[in-house]
Amino acid sequence: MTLSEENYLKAIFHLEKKSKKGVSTNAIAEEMETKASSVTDMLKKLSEKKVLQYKPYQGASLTKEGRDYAIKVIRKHRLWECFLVEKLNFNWDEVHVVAEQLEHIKSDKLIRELDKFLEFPKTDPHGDPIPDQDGNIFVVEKILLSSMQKNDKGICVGVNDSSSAFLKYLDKNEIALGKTIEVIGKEEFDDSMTILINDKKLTISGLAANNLYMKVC
Amino acid sequence: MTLSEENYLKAIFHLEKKSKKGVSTNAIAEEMETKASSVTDMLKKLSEKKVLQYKPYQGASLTKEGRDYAIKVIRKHRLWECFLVEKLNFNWDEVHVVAEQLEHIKSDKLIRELDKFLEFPKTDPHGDPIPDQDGNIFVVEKILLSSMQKNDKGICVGVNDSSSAFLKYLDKNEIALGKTIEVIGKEEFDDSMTILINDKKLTISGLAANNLYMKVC
DNA sequence: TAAAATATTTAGGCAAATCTAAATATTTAT
DNA sequence: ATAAATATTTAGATTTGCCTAAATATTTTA
Repeated sequence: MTLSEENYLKAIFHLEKKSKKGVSTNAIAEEMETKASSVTDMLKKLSEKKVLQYKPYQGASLTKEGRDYAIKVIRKHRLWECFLVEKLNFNWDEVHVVAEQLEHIKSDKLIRELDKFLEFPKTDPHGDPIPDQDGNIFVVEKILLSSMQKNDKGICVGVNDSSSAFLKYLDKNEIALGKTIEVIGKEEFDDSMTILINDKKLTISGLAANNLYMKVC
Repeated sequence: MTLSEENYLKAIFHLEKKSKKGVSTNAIAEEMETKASSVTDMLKKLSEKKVLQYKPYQGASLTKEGRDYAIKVIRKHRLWECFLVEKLNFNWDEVHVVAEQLEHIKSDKLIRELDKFLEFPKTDPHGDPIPDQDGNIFVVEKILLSSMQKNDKGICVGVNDSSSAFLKYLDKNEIALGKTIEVIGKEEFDDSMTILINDKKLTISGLAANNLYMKVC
């Protein structure tokens, strides 16, 4: 698989999770920041390679083979993200760009040993699960902070938006994975929430609350 | 720079060390395992990019810019080789293929932090020097084992041939970097040598002796 | 349900990096 | 120093992945 083909598989894998239906050409084009006609070309090629099913005008869906391949790329991406944060002092908002390159390195031994070296991490720095060697993805039950109610308590376990802007915002407000948050108030008007974190009161926007994953406790 | 361009720069850099003259099209083609006509095309492109000088029929030589770039790629290659051996349990005959991929990852912070993480190694697993951040390459004085005389003593500091076959041969005979070797005898007939290593006598071929670098002591 | 809007595909091109075959230049050897 | 051998370049194709513009299919809406 070429670098470009791997990126298509990854994009389609992520889109399939959202829609459950065949993934449309346009959706892929948007995700990959390319043109629909380019996507059509690639879908034909990938369907010849048996990694996805494609019927003109009906979108694409990964075969088992394609899904397994996509999961491997995602596993590599997330392991490298861990490596960068744990060992090389990267901040969680810096890892994505570099991991996008590293995820395409081909070596089974490399990724097996990297996993071992990192002591088999379960999630990446953004709280996303790392597929195991056999492609199993263990999804932790989590809900959006925005869906929690007054007096609910939980632990921050992930982000929905991994943009640098959002991650830096979290850093600035000392919100990090593993922290305990208690909902003190919810404003109907703009969905903003007042929470207790680090023994301090903090008010965050509805948008922020809608991008933070929590494990209820 | 594309992956292919980086590989050309690296190849030309290595060839320049050997010949000191402009590097010929054919020499590059052989090193890169490609055709001379492909090399010509690339030389034109690279000379437009100012990383090398090229006059038809007169070979190529790197500009300062091109040399600096090549050194950066080599620095990355050798640091990754260290990482693979030191941290991920790779054997020294397995690292090259993977490092060929890793050397093209683009991130200044990555390589700076990797260097720090490895505690600024001076040489890679084959004894080749790792260029520092500023592109300085500190060459250690070393000679071929084959050029040593009876009763000379030295420390093994590098290999000339990094092929898997040779490295495995060294492993099998417990010859490794850092080991002390004493020359006990030299056979005129076939240039084979008898050496003392690990408190044992060992006879090695002229070819093997011609691919082991030693520091005299 | 037919027109309008939207989505998708097809057709034709482009740039990068490679190749083969032919043309040309340089070097070697007689 | 000229012919033969070798090295290099040019010309013309090919593949991959992308593009634009035009054609066609599907969906929406009035």
